[in-house]
Amino acid sequence: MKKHFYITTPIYYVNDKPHIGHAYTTILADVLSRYNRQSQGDTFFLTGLDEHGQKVQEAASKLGVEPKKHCDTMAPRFTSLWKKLHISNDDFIRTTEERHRKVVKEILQIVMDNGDIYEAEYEGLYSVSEERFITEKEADSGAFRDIKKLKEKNYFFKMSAYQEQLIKHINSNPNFIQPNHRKNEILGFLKKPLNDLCISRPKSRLNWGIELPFDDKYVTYVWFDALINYITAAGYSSDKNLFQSLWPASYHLIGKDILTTHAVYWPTMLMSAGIELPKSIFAHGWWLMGDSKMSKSLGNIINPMDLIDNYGVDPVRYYLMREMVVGQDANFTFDSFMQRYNSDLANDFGNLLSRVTTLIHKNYAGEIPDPGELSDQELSIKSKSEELNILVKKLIGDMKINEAIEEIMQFIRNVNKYMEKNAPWKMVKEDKVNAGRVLYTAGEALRIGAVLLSPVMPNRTLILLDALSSEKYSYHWGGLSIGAKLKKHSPLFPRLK
RNA sequence: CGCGGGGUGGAGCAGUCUGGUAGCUCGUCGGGCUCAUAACCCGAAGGUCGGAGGUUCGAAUCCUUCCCCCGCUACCA
Repeated sequence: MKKHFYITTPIYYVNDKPHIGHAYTTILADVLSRYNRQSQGDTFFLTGLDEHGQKVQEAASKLGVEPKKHCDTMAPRFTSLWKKLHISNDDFIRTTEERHRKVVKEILQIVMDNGDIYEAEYEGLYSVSEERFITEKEADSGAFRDIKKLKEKNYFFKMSAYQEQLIKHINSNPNFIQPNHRKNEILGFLKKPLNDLCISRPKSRLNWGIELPFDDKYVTYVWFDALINYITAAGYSSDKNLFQSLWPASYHLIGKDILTTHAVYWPTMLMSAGIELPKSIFAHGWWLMGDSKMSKSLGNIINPMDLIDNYGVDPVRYYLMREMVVGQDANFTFDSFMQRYNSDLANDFGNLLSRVTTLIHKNYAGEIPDPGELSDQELSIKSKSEELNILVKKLIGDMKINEAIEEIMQFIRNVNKYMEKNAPWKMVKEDKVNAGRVLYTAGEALRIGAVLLSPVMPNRTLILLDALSSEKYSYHWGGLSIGAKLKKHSPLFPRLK
């Protein structure tokens, strides 16, 4: 069976307020999914929600509602945002769903039967007011009162038993953890002896979770529960064919903050359960909000979500994809957003469409002219477009989304140069045939650029392709139909002031 | 010696893994064009790639060392 391109985002914590980080990861997964769907075919894109744990229980009890009900009211904040951002996920998983509960219990039982789970006393610092264990760092921060040492009987997963195997796997699969510096970080982490993982919580203090199959007085630790979503949705134990075509996942996209859970907890869990490991765990960086220290006092905090309402989804998607080098941190500022929008989208890209269509309307009755025989200039653009295809494919495969976008924009800028050089607005007065060739070529190059950009900006590129009455999916030369009537359009990306 | 990231023309940022005339966008200055969203095109100024040393025919890139900024150390995109 042919393997799918299977990509996941983390499942977001339902109690969180959706922010730019959630949006970024999900858009990145969406862009990769759309690109793969368009160029290779079978693709499966999963996102979802993590709905168990202490914070949900607390929030629900504060509101005096059942935790599940609380989740149900919180979930749409994410699902509606994904809709707004035109996220094309194939499945949406919530950890409270029965299909997931079932798989978590199965995995726990398998791991138990393998002898990788044992009972022991857990000892740690416990905050009475917060009703949870806290880390030493948290205790030192002074933010918690009523801290005491507490012992509690719990179940532990023998993570340490898989330490050597994990190190070996990382070393023999260079793409398992990306980018490279994250891999080094994990290898460094694994130099020290690994602790076993406490995977249970006594119901006496937390009951909002998945009950352990072998002890009904405990629920499962959220991370052990949450990570399993990646195989639940892939059809583990419910749909053998689906699972075979999807697993192992091509990419788990994550933020750098949850690297340890994904690169250590998750693979050791899979090893114990006898399931293949994902092909790649890719950690991206953070969006920093400009000069974050000053922002509150200056009152210059920008809610990126507002940008969507004010400027449209596609420009925001474009900005996020263009501005971040995947794997590194990036700065989010309103100024750089405006600059990107105006220079790339309005001046170079949108404006080129207007140039071409206006000339065709004025001189060819709005019908795409016949290019006739291509000269060297046009052949060069044509071959550049083919090279661009190959290059973009490689760059996206290497997760260099920003470079891929930049290459496409360079191509577009070259078309503007080509227009300038040939000046069809002048040429048309004496030589309508040659001017037609220039306009066809510019239009066709623009079309290919739009198709290549469509995973990033699915809506505006569609408007463009529709305005050109053209082939909407082909990356190859010749998608404009001679004689096709152009449709009216307003400026694709109106310039911002 | 806890671990990691960063320090590239005025601004923002690629390039460093796989050494070979320092690249992109914006800004500035001068010019062109007038089809287009005052957009587009051409040209110019501006960098000893944090400092020092080393390897090499050749280093932003590899090695050593020092300085500065920022995260992380197992709650959290």
